Amino acid sequence: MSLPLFSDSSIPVAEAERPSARAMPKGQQTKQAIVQAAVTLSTQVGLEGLSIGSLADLMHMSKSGVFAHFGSREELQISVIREYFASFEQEVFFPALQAPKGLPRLRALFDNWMTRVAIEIQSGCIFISGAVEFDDRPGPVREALANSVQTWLHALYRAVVLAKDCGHLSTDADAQQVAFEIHALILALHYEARFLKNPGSLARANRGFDDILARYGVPGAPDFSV
Amino acid sequence: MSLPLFSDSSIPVAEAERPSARAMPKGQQTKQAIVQAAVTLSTQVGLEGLSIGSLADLMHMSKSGVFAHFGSREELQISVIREYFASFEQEVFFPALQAPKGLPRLRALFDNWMTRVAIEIQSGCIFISGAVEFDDRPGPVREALANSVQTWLHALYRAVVLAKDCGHLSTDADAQQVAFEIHALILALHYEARFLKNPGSLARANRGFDDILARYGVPGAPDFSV
DNA sequence: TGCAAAATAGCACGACCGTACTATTTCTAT
DNA sequence: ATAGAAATAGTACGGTCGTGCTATTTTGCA
Repeated sequence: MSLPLFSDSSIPVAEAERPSARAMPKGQQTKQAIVQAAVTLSTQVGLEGLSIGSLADLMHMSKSGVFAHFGSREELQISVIREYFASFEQEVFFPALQAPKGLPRLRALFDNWMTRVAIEIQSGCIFISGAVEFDDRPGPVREALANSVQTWLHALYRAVVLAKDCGHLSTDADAQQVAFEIHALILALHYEARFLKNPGSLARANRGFDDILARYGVPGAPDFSV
Repeated sequence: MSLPLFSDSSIPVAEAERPSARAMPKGQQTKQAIVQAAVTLSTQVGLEGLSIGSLADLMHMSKSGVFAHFGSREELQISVIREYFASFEQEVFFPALQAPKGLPRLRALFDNWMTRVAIEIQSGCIFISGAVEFDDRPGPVREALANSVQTWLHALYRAVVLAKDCGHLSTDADAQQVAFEIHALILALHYEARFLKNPGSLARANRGFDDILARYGVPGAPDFSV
């Protein structure tokens, strides 16, 4: 299993605690469960809305019992970001690597992303809410969040470049521009579907993506029309 | 001065207190000043981050003195939204009505919007932060916010339709789709410039808009290239 | 099986929040 | 100028927050 785009990233991929296997000391085990619950909570109320008290209630634990695992609220928030990023990798990025390089992989990345965001229309997205909460608040939480997003957006950018290298996208397509516009579609989908509850947003995001490909695509390329 | 797109809107345009003229009882006068300060504060910390205490400090008033003007925090937040919407109208919408119908006006709307967002990259935008804060929180604040945004987006949509009617945009251009993609560019600009601090975002949003026009534009139309 | 260590709970603290309620000051119209 | 009204201040209450400190329970290893 190769992970060429992310492997050199500076984002610690949830260290050794990822395996949900046994042989894990009790403490780490419940800590993992707490983080899971914290992620669920954060998608709904944001990283700023996440409080140790409400998390403790959700876990049927005492406040100090939860607190002891992290030592500070900031550390809890960072743990949430790491876990969220890891799940994003698992759900969106890694599966897309199965698709052949170039346009098919780029399309897979976008499709997986769309699928996830379509779910997050109900639950919320930490990368979006966190951006608003921490755009003006320097510190380690902001750092972790921005690094995660940048890593993902860079992977998207790399996929566009790869599609150009494969001759699936026109050589005069600006990869940064393409990645920007794809990101824009996702953000508008999230905004108009989740906040405004406008119907048809999902279709518009999909159509926008197809238009981008139509604009920069090379007619003979694989998986061009769909 | 005609205001055809907004005039039938259900958004109360800050009633009669808009005129900063005199002959205003002292109370209304300081209330207006409080709201102004509250808007400034809210763009930085969000509508949720806005607290009566900090606002009172900023105004050199007592907490209860500020509070008395609104009766509740929710009412304060709604006042902020109304004021913010009014300033948006003044700055973005009304001036664009000077431009001739069709493509020139659509371009003016976008340019004014971009100019404002470019400033808000430093200060923040309530329509964006508020969407995240209230996407899951029903109530009058969410209502006021969503109505404001919908009103503006509908005006944008109408401008696109008008451009089609004038023959400046292709008849098979989907106006909803065009408005969606323009909105998307603005959201991505705000995200990537304000949160990620990526340079070049402003140029990419502008280029995205030009590409949209190039895609749907009719060659002979006025103000086509720029 | 027992004992050190880890995990969890209990409790208290200071800070800030929104908002009643009451007192005081300031405005405004006669 | 003064009475009545409007605006502002003062104070207090109950609530939630993060977090430090100390007990108690639970775990895992010799």
